[in-house]
Amino acid sequence: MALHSNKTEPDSSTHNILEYARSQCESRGTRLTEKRRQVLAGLVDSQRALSAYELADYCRDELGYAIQAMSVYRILDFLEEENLVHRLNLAKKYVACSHIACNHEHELSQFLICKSCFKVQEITIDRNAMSSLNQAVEAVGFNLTSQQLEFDCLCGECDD
Amino acid sequence: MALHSNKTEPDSSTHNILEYARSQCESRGTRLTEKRRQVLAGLVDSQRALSAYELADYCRDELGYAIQAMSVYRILDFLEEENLVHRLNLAKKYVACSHIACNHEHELSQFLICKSCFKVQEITIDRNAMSSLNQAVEAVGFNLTSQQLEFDCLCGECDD
DNA sequence: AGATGAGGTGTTACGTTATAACATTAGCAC
DNA sequence: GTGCTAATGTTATAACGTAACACCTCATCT
Repeated sequence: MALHSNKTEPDSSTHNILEYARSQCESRGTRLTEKRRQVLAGLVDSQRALSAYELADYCRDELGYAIQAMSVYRILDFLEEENLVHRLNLAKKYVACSHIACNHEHELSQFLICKSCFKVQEITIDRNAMSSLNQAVEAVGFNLTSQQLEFDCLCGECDD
Repeated sequence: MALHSNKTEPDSSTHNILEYARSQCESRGTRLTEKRRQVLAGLVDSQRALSAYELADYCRDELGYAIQAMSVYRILDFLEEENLVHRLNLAKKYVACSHIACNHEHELSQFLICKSCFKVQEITIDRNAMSSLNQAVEAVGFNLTSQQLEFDCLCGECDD
């Protein structure tokens, strides 16, 4: 449990999120099984973006949950459909939706991914900037497949 | 050479680009070896984004150049440093710089990648939009590691 | 309670992208 | 030519991801 020491109230926030996930699944008629709960708990608890394999390791080493990597992939797919987790294609990692921590509405957001420590910050870009981006894209006959953009970044701590 | 039939003057544009690459390397004191020339020729000739392995296959099957995948990776690294090729992390593919076809200056550009056919369109986003993006990023203590953004798209032909 | 069926998980194998490490070859300076 | 450096060949391996099939679990129906 070494990583627990330098975090801010991991247990209570994790608990809130799992509670939210449970009610979210209940209202949608889907099942938040024990394994799915464990994977989500691991991702929330780690407080960063993890690859499926890293997440399997984290669940086993830090939380004592033994989950196969292949199952993690399937479960992440499920959690993504439930809007509980985001897949970050650029980093090839996954992160818990930040909005589930504070229970507010799911907005369209962009992801800043630290290439060094894989901390992830969710931001919402100015509407004008997004619309001028979409215009520039459409002007050449293309369309964005998603408004959830990802940007490679360095966070304040890693950028020296 | 099946793919040649539906392209627009592939030979002449490829020739111009290789000529540009040769002078580019000469002025920088680097060597555009035969293998490097072949890899660049393959990428230009294909007119799309290719993975390193796909590019090795293309060079062998379409152009008759036998190049190992591992060499392709090294050569792509070289060509990227020479500003002749872009690595597209989101698509995990590589594309010849569009600017080398028309010989104009190397500008900061963004890449629209068709997720279906991997055609790539290079665009330049509005300065105001870029600066408001950078401001939003800096506001949360992050910094973009590159201004050369990549966006998953569908092109006009694939978007039905 | 027991049967049934759908959904969830375990397990194995494989495909793709990418890099490491070391051997060999090619090209330039002297 | 000799020797050095850069480039390429070769083999192995790591990381990410999916396919296919077997097995188990759980809600539902009778």
